[in-house]
Amino acid sequence: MPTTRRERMRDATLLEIKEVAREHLRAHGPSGISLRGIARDLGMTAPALYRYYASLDDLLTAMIETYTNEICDAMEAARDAMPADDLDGRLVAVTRAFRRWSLDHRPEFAMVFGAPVPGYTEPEEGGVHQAGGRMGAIFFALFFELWRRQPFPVPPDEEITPALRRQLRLFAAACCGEDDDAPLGVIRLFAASWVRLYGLVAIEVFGHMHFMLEDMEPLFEAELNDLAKTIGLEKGSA
Amino acid sequence: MPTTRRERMRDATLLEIKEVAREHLRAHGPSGISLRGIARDLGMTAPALYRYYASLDDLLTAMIETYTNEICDAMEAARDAMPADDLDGRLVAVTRAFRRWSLDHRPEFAMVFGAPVPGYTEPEEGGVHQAGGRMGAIFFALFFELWRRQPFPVPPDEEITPALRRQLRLFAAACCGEDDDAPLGVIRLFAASWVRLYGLVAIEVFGHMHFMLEDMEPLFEAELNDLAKTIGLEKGSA
DNA sequence: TTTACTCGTAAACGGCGTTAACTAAAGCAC
DNA sequence: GTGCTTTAGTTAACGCCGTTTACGAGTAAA
Repeated sequence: MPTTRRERMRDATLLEIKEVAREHLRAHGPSGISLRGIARDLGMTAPALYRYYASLDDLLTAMIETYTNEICDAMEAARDAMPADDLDGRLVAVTRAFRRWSLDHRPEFAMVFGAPVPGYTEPEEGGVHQAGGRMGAIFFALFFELWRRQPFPVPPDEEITPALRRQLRLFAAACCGEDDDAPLGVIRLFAASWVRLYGLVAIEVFGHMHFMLEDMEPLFEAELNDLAKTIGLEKGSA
Repeated sequence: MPTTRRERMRDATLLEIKEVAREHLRAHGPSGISLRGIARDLGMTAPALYRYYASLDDLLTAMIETYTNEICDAMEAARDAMPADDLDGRLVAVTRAFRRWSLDHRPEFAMVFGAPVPGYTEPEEGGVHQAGGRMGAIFFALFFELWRRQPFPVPPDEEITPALRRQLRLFAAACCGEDDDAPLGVIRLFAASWVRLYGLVAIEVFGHMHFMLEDMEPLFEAELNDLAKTIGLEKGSA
């Protein structure tokens, strides 16, 4: 047990800072997060926070990691609420959970999936990157297993551009390991599906579709249904 | 002619401010834009800028409007570079122009299409909203005319959820005027296409696809090809 | 020439991230 | 328990920031 008294205190403060920061995020947006403001709420002075986070950027990074893992938790919970053999239902549930969490946590979504605002810190190697991988894996695992059990039609390798083929193969090797019996078309379709899902949710959260639709839910469900059809599920809406 | 000497000077300064702001944007990101910094570069003091923009937010808003119109210009230029009767080629060109501009102007894209960072100023009624409408119109006009000339298969009205149907009808009325002979399926397909395109470009500009693809261009072209096929074009890549 | 207005200044307020020097307390070895 | 080390906090300061106020100088118009 590495839980000395001091370490427990420290971890508690570490967490408390992140929680207060989240309140500020929800109240005043990402740019409303300030060390001085957080310190004030905590009854401390700003420099004290540097004992816990090396900089404001560091805190923001930690927040992004937390939120990414939170989305994953929400998606896994939705997934596990469905029977293990109902892969169709699980995939739909995970997809809906992704949208629901994003709409219920717009500022957090903006931090995780929006433009990397600062002097873009750490593209690789961070916990953020790791958490991002976790989320992709949740989707991909379901997608891939679904194809394994009841293969749906995917574009044949010859129809995929060589340049794209090369990249898909790279991802396949890194993700599926050595058993590369899966055709690249599955991964090609997965990539397209993820992009489509991201676009749907991001455009809704950011409000960039207001010029034509007031409520995006019907379009989301329709698109989800469409996506479900292309991967062999007959019903995606019920 | 409203161009008195003073007004010409004023407009020049107005523009110069926006240009220096853009330099800062490209050099240090959206959060690197500061009135004091701009004033310094201009050989002025910060409060002087308030003669031209009511606040920093106002300047940012003006920048967003400018950039949106710039995208439109780029798209129209790409469109008009193709023969007027080659609607297929025009649509593909416009789509590619949208991506190209976005990649060549990442910080600008982030401002226009990213999360609305500040205390979200003016959702409606601004020049920003107007420019957004202009961009949507460029796409839609091409999309719609293409369908008119050589109708491609669209989902029948009965297959569209009533809730979605209602909204599409609203947009059709506002956009196509009274000649509502176009089936809602066309608009339904347009909405889906726009979301898909947005997702592709946003995910590339923001770098959120690095976990699986290093270069998004092949996927973009493949998806563009796919989109082209669904609206009746056989070749979208050449 | 006088009047009104525009463009710019300097000074100031409060807020920010961050650093440096310092203090008080907690943990720990003997 | 005494003495050393580490830790969590402080205050003071630096240099940024947006914004407001009051004021001066130059221009346009009466």
